[in-house]
Amino acid sequence: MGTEPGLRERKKLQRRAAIEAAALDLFEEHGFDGTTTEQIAARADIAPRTFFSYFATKEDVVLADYAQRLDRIVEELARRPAGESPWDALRASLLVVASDYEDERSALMRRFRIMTTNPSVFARSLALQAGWEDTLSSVISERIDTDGEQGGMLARLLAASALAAMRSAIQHWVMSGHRDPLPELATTCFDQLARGLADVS
Amino acid sequence: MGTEPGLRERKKLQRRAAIEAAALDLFEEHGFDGTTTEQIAARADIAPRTFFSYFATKEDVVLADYAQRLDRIVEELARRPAGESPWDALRASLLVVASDYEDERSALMRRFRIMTTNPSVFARSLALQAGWEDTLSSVISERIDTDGEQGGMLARLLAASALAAMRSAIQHWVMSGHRDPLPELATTCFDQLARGLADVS
DNA sequence: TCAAAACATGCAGTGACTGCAATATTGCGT
DNA sequence: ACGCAATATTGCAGTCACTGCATGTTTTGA
Repeated sequence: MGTEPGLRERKKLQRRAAIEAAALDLFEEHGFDGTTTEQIAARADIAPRTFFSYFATKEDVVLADYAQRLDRIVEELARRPAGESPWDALRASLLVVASDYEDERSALMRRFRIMTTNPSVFARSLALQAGWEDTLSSVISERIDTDGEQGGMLARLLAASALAAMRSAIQHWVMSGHRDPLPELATTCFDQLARGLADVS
Repeated sequence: MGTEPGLRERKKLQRRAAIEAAALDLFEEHGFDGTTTEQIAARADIAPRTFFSYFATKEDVVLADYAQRLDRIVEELARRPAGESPWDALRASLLVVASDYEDERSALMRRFRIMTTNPSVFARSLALQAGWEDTLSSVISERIDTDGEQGGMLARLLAASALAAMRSAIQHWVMSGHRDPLPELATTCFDQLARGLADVS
């Protein structure tokens, strides 16, 4: 059962990493559109056909980290005390990711640059974030007692707003050349949402 | 200058509408993936190549209404009194669109069904909404005096939250089989955001 | 050591999308 | 009404992401 990961698993991870590295390098050299999956395969030393058993689309290579990122958030969310308010739990969990982002700044920015210059990658990134919204929304809906009528809508609103706060903070973080640390910016956004948007003038 | 739209313009609009109608019909009959641009062209009585001088991608046909929708919001936003708070202005403008949605329910749902069953259409829809966010954010940033340090971030947070509220409401509206009118649901979300998310339990 | 499962690979195909050159349509000045 | 200029449509040939299937290769567990 809980044996070590076998040779097969290890090779798979290696390959996946190799493809990712090859792809990101090529995207930076020749642009996303200027790179074919064949070129990626060539540099990663695999057959062209094999690329697609590791990544469903060329876009997904750029966003390979999203899945683990969500896992991290959900994990953190499970760790929050039961008495905590839904919003505080969400806020705390997302701030953990904000710290991760801050730490991995340069690696992140590589992906970010590709993402923002290419519409299809950008679109896919948003779709993945919508998936986060679904997941987070259903996880915190268990922390809301108003499960009756519009509990689902409230849960979704919380998740969507929290992610909106993150995106706003990240946007500003990047645009301002990382002048302020991301967790600080994110906190500002979270606080504003906690306090209410009515007082913004 | 301000002459009537000539024959050319009229034909262009007609054609565009014809393509849209043909495409939506086919998508419903055979699914989005099960329909080729050639089939759309055939039913709309145009050459296959011509499709792409009206729509950049097959996805865009489903989302053809997004541009005017944004125009409507911006227009409404310009009409709001100068003294009104940024959030109230945003709220009011988006509620207009909520009413439109409610009125066009059946036509909307056609597009919605295609959107939610097809990842690439869904992704593109989110990308277009991100465009809305940019626009709205820059429009209301003029209504915020804190233009200095993080005014841009606040403006974006407002726009992003307002759109998050709309999406949450729409989601619930659709999932619950339109039990409550959309403007009502949207108002609930807007109110919650105005009041702050801290008190949700 | 061997059989079965999982995987990499090659091949042939589909379909979205593009640039370009040719052709048709429309607008407008005369 | 005529004809020229602007603008649109069309056809053609090509690129490339992505897929199903058949075949060979590696890994695993008995």
